[in-house]
Formats: sequence, structure tokens, C-alpha cells
Amino acid sequence: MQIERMIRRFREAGLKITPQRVAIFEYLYTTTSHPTVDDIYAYITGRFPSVSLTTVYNTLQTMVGLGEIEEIAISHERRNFDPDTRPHSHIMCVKCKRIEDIYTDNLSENCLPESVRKRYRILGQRIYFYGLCSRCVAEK
Amino acid sequence: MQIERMIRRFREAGLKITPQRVAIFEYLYTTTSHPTVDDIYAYITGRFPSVSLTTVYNTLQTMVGLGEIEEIAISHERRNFDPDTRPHSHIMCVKCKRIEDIYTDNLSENCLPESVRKRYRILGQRIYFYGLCSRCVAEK
DNA sequence: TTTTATATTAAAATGATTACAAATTAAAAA
DNA sequence: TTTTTAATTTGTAATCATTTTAATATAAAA
Ligand SMILES: [Mn+2]
Ligand SMILES: [Mn+2]
Ligand SMILES: [Zn+2]
Ligand SMILES: [Zn+2]
Repeated sequence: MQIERMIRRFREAGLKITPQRVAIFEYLYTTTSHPTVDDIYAYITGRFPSVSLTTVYNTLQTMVGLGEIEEIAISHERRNFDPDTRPHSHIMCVKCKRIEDIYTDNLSENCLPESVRKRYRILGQRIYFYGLCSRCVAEK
Repeated sequence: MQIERMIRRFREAGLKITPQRVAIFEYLYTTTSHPTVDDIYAYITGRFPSVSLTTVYNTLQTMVGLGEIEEIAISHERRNFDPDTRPHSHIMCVKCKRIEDIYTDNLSENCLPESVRKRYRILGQRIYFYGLCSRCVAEK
């Protein structure tokens, strides 16, 4: 399971397995959303009332460093994290801010001309779409 | 010219033309980079030593509202603005943070499946690439 | 069980952005 | 041109997200 994998990855990196960290793993891998720091903190607080925000920040940063979760830069208002590291893109409703996954075979590779590609060591790519979801269109 | 256009757009919107605003227009349309609030503030300060950061924020926000500049969400560390509203994408060097434009005929349209498209009113899309520029590759 | 290096916590510091209210000014009206 | 007025600018304070710090607690090795 994903959680076991994260525990193993942390162990391999010489990091300790703490109940706070495990709770964060559990939250990340049992929700299909793209949680913010506060989403995660709110959940963890329910299980460890004295947990510190710092712990949440630290753990997320460590996971990003291990390449096990990714930051979604779709909005400046909030920082979202994605425990799904398979290549995929996202669409966000500009009204309700919900983020949905988009899986497609069409990669953005062909959007990067050779002339640019040969001047960079490419490390990653992201595609974001913005719109109004049907729910929000209906409302207003 | 672009600056004249912005003055006209502001006038049409019933907004006043102030020297601070014009200086911001000038900076935006005579630099090819993707400036941050601080880049702009630093420049304006050179011409109006007493200018307020608030004025810079307000003017940028107004211009975004008018659809005359766009926010680039390529990084959470900094907020970049782009006075070029033609469809194009960006590549950022993760080391030196420089952002380069990418113009290509290949749109990301085909990365958005019909199944998703029919559930949203699409308003925009962004493609970001991340990598190391040749300069930074050479250095380390 | 003891030891020790790492992690957690609470609090303070930092940095970015927004809110506010008083002073200034662009531009319309006279 | 001068007067008027509503919008804008400014300086300050408030807010919010994130990082730093140092003391305390604890996972895991010995
Ligand atoms: Mn996702
Ligand atoms: Mn650009
Ligand atoms: Zn919505
Ligand atoms: Zn670089």
C-alpha cells in the first residue's frame, strides 16, 4: 500500500516514523482531493490535538524532497499537494477552487520546441486548465 | 503603442491616469521579462521615491481585472506578471528562476478530453516547463 | 533499559499581501 | 482659470502564510 511505501522510503532515508507522520501519510493517500496545508493540518489536529503546523510543513517538504508528492502551482491563493505522481494534468474551477485530475495520453511534449529543449535540462512540466464547473455555472 | 492602449483602457473604465500608473505601464511594456511586484516597485521607486507598494498592488490588480496583464503561477515562491496576453507558455529555470516565453503552434487543447471539457466552461489554460538553463547547468 | 540523534512543539520572526483612513490630486464642472 | 469632487495615493497597521529557533519529547539503536 502507499502508506507502507512511504514508511519504507522514510526509513531508507534514515528518517524516523512518528505517529504524526503516519497520520499525514494516511490522510494524503486516502483522499482523492489535492489538499492544502490547512486541509491536512485540520485532519491531523483531529487525531493529535497538539500537533504543530510546523510538523505538517516539515513532513510535506520532506515528501516533496523524496519525490513522493508534488506541489500544484495552479493558484497563488493556495498551495495544493498531490500524492499522485503519475503524469497527469489538472483543471481548477475558478469559483469553488476545486481541482480535478485530467488523465490523457496527449502529453505536452510537443508544446516544447526543439530550439528551447536543447537549451534546458528539462525536469518537469505542468498543464493547468481554468474554468467554471457545471455546479458553479448553474448557481450564477 | 501599448502604453497608449492602457491609458485608453483605463479612461474607458472611468479610472484616472496618474503618473504612478503611467510609470507602471511603461515598465511593463518596455521590459521583456516577467516582473514580480518587487521588480516593478523597485523601478517605480526610482522615479517616484515616495510611491507606495499598495499603489503597485492596486494597479496590477486593476490591469489583471481588465485582462491586460496575466498572472504567471509557475512558482509559489514569487508572483510574476506577464503583459503579453497572446497565448504562449513558459519555461522556468529552477535554479536562477528566469522565465522564458515559448511560442508554439501546438496548443494544449488536445490535452483536455471532451469528457472534461463538456463539464466546464473553460476560461484559460497554462503550460509550464521546469528545468535547468544552460548557464546553470554549466555552473554546477 | 539506556542512550542519542532526530522530531515535535510553541513561540517568535519574517515576508507577502490586504485593509484602512487621512491627505493628495486628476479631471469634471463652473 | 478656478472650484469642486470623487478617485487615488500614501503610510501605517492588520492579516495571513511560512520559516526559524530553541527547548522538550521520543523513535530507534545500542
Ligand atoms: Mn492530481
Ligand atoms: Mn510570457
Ligand atoms: Zn466550481
Ligand atoms: Zn538558470
